[in-house]
Amino acid sequence: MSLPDSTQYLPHIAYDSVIFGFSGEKLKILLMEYHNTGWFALPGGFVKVNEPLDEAVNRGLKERTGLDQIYLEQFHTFGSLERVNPEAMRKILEAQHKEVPSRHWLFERFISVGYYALIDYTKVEAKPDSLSDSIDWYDVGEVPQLLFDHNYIVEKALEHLRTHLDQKLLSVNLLPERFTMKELQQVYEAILGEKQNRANFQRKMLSLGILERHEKLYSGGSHKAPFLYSFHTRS
Amino acid sequence: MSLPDSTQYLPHIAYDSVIFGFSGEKLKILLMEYHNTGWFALPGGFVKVNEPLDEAVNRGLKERTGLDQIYLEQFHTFGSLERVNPEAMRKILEAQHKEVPSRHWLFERFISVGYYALIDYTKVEAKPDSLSDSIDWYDVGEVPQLLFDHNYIVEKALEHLRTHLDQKLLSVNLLPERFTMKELQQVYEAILGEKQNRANFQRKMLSLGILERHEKLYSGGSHKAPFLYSFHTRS
DNA sequence: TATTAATGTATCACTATGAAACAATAGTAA
DNA sequence: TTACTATTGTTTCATAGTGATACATTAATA
Repeated sequence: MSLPDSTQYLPHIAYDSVIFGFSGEKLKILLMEYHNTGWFALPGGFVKVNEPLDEAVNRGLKERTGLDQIYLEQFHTFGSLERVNPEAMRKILEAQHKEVPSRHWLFERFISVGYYALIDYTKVEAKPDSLSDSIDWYDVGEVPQLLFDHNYIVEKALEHLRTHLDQKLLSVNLLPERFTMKELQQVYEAILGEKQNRANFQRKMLSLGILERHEKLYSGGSHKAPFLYSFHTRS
Repeated sequence: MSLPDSTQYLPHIAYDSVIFGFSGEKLKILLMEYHNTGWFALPGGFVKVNEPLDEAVNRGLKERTGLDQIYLEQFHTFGSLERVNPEAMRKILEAQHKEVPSRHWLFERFISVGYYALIDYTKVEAKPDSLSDSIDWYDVGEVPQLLFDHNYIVEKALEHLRTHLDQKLLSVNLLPERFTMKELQQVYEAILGEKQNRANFQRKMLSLGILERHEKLYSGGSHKAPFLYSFHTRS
């Protein structure tokens, strides 16, 4: 296992991705834990010399989750000096590699482009990369202390997601193909962090004209069965 | 005049700024024209090794306009491969410098962070930098062909400005200290690109509670004189 | 067949908004 | 002084959207 090659990647440029998933109850994000350090961080990566930025992020997401063609949104670029922390990066590498050179491009300052994605929690097989020994889902309400400015990045991502939720009908990838109105509402509540009125939520969603109603779902409960819906596929 | 030093700046990282001004009638942006090439581009710059990104952009804005403490908003980071155009950069440098090395960090690929600013058109003394022989205002409706992906960047900036206009009461810096309701409306119309209903516009602005009403402005016209307003300064 | 619990829909009050009318007023001209 | 005009400030009205609540429907169970 060798260090990433400095001629293959653009120096000083990174991306970090905040990957949201929905457990059926709570909103989660994917976090990595580095080998032998107890340190957590957002999954991120670097941009190859001849690779578009968006493509680099997609590649990283696919490598880590196995998912392709996912709604990915760039939300902010982080370039403060608090980001610079060569000591931490050195320890991460030293915990993994026998020999770490005294100077390396990974120790230098990075400007990081933040992206977020929304994916179906149930379809993910998170794979740790070479630097981390675990990658797992964490409650957005219980995010541990993260490296660098990653806690701030998570905050910003959530903020962006909340304010743009309606416009972007984001839930597309957070739910399975077919879902009930209640499940859709739970997604909204998990993201916005507050209860929604059931009747009004239903009215609003139906009025948007983006839902297709299918057969009912008989779950066995002694009550009216809900309809299943899917998102209208624009032709 | 020497080329910028590669040890002083972060390679591969640039910013471009779309600086909006209001002429009293139309929305304008600042564009630079490079020496002896007839080429136009957005004013932009590079980030120093120990300088926060935001600070770099503020420094550039101040250098070019003399204005400080201006509303600056980051809106998108551009990282496609169409951005790469070493030939154009070479010609720009050659038109200015006697000797240009065959290899230079300015010829390599840049990822650029886009910012926009809103400033008082009348307070600006635009100063060309060493690479450009003019910097001037252009109508947003009549932007000439720009270098690299700068036309796309302008589009994105306008889009962002339009969709966030209400939330951010941006006009703060586009108008003089005191202004009439009509002038405020003209700013909105110039940005949104469409007429607003006078009565409804007034009602909405007043209901926001961000305006302070002052004395009337007697312009000499044979009609009712308008009030002057300023933006409420939160204490 | 009554009961229960969840779902689908309707109602009502209130607010926001577009369109239009009305009212006020600073100057000009008779 | 008195119309007249142009612009500004305000009101009115119809309509659409929204929060809160009630009502109606229905799948299973007792």
